[in-house]
Amino acid sequence: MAQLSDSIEQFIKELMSGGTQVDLRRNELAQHFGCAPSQINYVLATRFSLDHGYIIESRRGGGGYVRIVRMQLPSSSGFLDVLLERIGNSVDEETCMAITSNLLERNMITGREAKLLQAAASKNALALPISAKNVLRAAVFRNLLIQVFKNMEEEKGDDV
Amino acid sequence: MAQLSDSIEQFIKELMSGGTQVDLRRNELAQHFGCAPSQINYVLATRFSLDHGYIIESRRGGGGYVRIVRMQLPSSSGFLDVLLERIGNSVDEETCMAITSNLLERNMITGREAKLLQAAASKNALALPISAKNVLRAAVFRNLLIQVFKNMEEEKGDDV
DNA sequence: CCATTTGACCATCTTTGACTATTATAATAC
DNA sequence: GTATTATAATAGTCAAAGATGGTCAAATGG
Repeated sequence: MAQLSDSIEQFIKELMSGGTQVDLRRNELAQHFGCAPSQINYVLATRFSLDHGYIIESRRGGGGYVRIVRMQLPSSSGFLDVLLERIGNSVDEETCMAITSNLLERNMITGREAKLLQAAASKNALALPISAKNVLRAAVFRNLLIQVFKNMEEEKGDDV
Repeated sequence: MAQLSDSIEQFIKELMSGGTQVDLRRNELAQHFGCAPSQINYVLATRFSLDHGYIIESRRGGGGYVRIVRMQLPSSSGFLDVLLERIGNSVDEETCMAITSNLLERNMITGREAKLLQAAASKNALALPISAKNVLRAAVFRNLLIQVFKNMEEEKGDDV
């Protein structure tokens, strides 16, 4: 028997075929496959992770949903991974600045956006009495980078 | 199914389009949407708060009404001051999101930039084993806001 | 042993309803 | 006619119920 997880993975990929994103109801999907809702999370975590090129967004409560966004970057596939790896869980300001100007040179972000990234990674933003500023900077900057790539993905599709 | 709250939000925004304020009858609106009157208050509280850039006035009794007024902006530098003060040295995610959508609605930032601000303020970015996340968020978000306004200043002068 | 599956418990967002507060208008008292 | 008192017409508040999705650890299966 094909693994349940595999079937669910297939099902989701079919739903996505043609588009770069799909919204679904976790509970409905689980019911469709007659499994526990958390099974869906398992599939998402193991087959639709960032490493696989997907980003998951969701919302709880009435009208809640799970949105799966594919980030297949044509010429820069894997670039995000490289950057994230470079950052790891600790990074200094200089490295963030370098990465940012690199993105700018590649026209992956605008000048205004570059300034925002720099602002987020600057010493200034983290002028707090806490240790491990680099760890903190990495957490924030990582999130921004992921968003940069997601933005590119969305622009490719259509504009909102 | 579009959330009731979302529909009501849309409806109100359409009513406002073009003007800077609109008056409505809470009960009539509720009846129009077939919901409890207090549902309207929920929508106002979650989508038309001060942080979102709106002010609500109302009056009870015969001839009562609810008036939604789009806040008038002070000079942009004054606006920045207001926002910075609002943030202080500690701010929650919800407030940052509201401020961001306010900036977006006023065309002070692009959709892509809004996503960056949200990414920087999100729970995700601060998923660290540290306390006082709100303090940290405030430090980062404040810096981004300052940059947003600086960017606007520069664009006004010349384009890059 | 490792990947998968499930279930109990948690978090978040929305919707409703009972109760409260305020204002205008009608009725009554003087 | 004016002051006072009901009554009706609104809106506000808050807590409970409903509707989703998330997490994590135990159970299961290959």
